[in-house]
Amino acid sequence: MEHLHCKPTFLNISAQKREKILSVATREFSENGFENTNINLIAKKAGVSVGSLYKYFDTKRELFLTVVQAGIRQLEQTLEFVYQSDEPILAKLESVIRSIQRTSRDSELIRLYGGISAQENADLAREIARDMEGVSARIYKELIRQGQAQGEIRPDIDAGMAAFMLDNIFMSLQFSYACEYYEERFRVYAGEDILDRDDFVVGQIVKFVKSALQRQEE
Amino acid sequence: MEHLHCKPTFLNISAQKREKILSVATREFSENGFENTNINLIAKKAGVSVGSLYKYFDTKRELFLTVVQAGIRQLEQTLEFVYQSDEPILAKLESVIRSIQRTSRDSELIRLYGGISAQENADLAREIARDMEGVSARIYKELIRQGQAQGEIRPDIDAGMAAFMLDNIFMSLQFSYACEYYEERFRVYAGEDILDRDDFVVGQIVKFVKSALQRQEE
Amino acid sequence: MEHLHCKPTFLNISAQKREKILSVATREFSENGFENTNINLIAKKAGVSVGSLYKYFDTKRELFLTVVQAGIRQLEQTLEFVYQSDEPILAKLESVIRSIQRTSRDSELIRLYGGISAQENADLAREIARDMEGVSARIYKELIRQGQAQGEIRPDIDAGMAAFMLDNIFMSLQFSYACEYYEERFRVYAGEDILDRDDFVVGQIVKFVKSALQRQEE
Amino acid sequence: MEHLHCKPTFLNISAQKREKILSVATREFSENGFENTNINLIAKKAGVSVGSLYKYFDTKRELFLTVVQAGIRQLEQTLEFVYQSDEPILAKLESVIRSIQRTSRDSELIRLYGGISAQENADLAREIARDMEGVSARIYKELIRQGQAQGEIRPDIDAGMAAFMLDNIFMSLQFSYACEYYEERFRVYAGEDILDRDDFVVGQIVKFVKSALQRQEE
DNA sequence: GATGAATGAGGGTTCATTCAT
DNA sequence: GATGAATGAACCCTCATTCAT
Repeated sequence: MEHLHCKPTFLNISAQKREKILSVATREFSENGFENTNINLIAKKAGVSVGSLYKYFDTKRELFLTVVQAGIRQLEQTLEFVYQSDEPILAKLESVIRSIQRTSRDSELIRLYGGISAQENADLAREIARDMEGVSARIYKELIRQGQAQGEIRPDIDAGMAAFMLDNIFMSLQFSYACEYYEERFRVYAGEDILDRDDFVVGQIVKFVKSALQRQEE
Repeated sequence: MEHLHCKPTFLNISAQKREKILSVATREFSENGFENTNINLIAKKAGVSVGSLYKYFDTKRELFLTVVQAGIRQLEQTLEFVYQSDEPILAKLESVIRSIQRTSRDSELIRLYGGISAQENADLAREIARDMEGVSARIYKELIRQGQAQGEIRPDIDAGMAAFMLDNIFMSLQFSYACEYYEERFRVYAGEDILDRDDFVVGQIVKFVKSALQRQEE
Repeated sequence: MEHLHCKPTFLNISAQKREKILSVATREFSENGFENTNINLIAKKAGVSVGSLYKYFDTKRELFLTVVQAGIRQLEQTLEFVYQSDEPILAKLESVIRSIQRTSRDSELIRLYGGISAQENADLAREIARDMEGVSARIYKELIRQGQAQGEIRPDIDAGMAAFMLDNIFMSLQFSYACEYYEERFRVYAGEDILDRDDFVVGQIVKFVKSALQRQEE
Repeated sequence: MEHLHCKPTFLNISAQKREKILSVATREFSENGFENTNINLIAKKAGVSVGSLYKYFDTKRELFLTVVQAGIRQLEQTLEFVYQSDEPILAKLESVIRSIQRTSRDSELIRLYGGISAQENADLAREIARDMEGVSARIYKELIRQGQAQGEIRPDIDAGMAAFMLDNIFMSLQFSYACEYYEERFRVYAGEDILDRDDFVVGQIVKFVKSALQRQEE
């Protein structure tokens, strides 16, 4: 289902070396963006030769895509964990928000995604979108549908659109804890100290989202 | 309040030449991203010499910032127009959404912003955030407060956080109509034809946002 | 007399593998030239490891030289065959020309030689010259001398120089049927369809060479 | 008629700098061949920046083509000079041979051509062929036709094919004085000291060519 | 002897910026 | 002020060769 961006050789090397390469590459890409990341530097920092790197990945782009995909799988696990819990649907949303607060700060992964949308990587971007969103889209939609089935969530809203709105909110929140631009924006909206008021943020967002999704009592 | 990123000389040249430079630069930056945009090419396409460009802007970065700021003022006007109308608060939100659908498609401006968050421009990003968000933050907060004062909007939600949530949704929506990555993501969530179902989208989002903000009747 | 360019190990492997390596290498070198030919690719296509290739040949250069020498032996056989026939001397020349037309088209071997003279391989080139030309030089000189002894060829011309002139003509002709550059040149001189007029070409060259070599009747 | 391979900017710089670049490039290309020639080194040796070089020529290939074309014009002039003289046709051929002996030794130009036929430059080669051979083809054919008209040259030979044979001989001779491979080959055929016996060589070739072309007396 | 993963120097090309005119 | 030619550091990628297994 999801296309592999590395060459088979990459899968044959020791897990340790593989991790090292991915972690160095993740850091470099997330810190400098795609264009400003130096492949030769990644090689040096990862303790492998450029030649080897090019044995593992055809191009800089393929390495980048691999790094992104590896990140997707991590996010997937977090989401999956919340999804599997037996809290009521709306409580799960709170768990997701708290998980975002916990994991997004300084998250290289999230910063990585922040840079993907850049038009300079148009084709690359499109290629990632499906892989990347496929995961959360599936889980969020599932959650919404379950909620609707159980009467927790209003039936008069489209599951896809509701999931889209949820992800919009969560994605923005992730960026707001990970990328400087969005941190600043968060402060402009919610106050200079907002990044230190996690419980307040959770409370407010939960209130907002719950009202948005809850079956309207009348 | 907002720091000027061009040199004074830029303000002395003919309005026509100034517009030409900004429009060419906007197109180039939005199409290629910051890194992949060639200053010399902008000069050529705008019909000025590189030397002149560097008389107007200290660096590529400053030109970029100027382009972004010019864009902000445009957005500001759209928002301001909606804000000034005498519709009820919640109807204004619908106007904003429709305005997003009308103006964001193929919007060079929005694409430009999509690329800003890239970490490669970390410092640059932060610098833009205040200018950029200052505008909408002010207007959205104002709207929320008015709505709360008039009883249309629930009083138990923080105006800043509510404005933040609104902007999260609107910003994501803008990207979803302007940048390939987000277009794709939109399709993944809401169906392959979602970009052609504007009324449906408006209806769903309005429903979502209204419930989220509306005073809960009981 | 002729120095061996491979290591002894190359002679110990199976004839089949040896042939495979030589045929792949011949194709690659003739298609891409010396510099643009990739040793690792030859190894892969020939079904041996690079390591082995370097067990058989010290350097890329030695492999190339071996390929060239193997080719020389093939050419030698063709020439030898004509030489051994019992046609009159001048008829043998026609046989050589026809043989060139038959064998040079798309000949990897000839293309290979076309690339040798390149100065980038100065030392390499010199090294090949003796081996390569030793063969035809010997046969052509022999032919001339026999012709002179039998009165068919004028005695007032130096056998070495005459052989040299013959080879100049034949070599140029070979390239004209094998290498794009010389094909084009042939067309420029003799018309766009010259490569399809083999009998015409033979007739003209025979006429030219015969007059040049024949004892002048008076 | 002949396509220009440099950018217009190259024609705007000082003749001195232009000459310097061409002479350095000619030397480098003829000594190392196309592949092994380093553009950055040419820039340094010519006293210009790489950036400038790339302002004058789009690619390494274009620089190479320009160098080759500049050489063609030089050869053209030599040939044209002989052609314009009022010697009898067959005497002109002797002049050409002597001119080859005089100019080809260590000729970077001829070495350059020696490397062109290499298959590695297939497309490049074809592109040069027309320009390059157009010149001599035209002059040689003209000479032959004049000779035929004046009764000096046999009428029963095709002018194009005769010109082709002449060029084959002259081209081979040029290489034999300029490229190591062909020098060696020359020695193999005509003796170790052949490169020092210019008059002998002239005499033999003239004899050969005259007989080949002369109207047969009977 | 055979393997093939690993090496790393090297080079064509780009482009932000400068500065002499 | 305007020009645009000149600069040169920087980077992705290739591939001949080595060597541990």
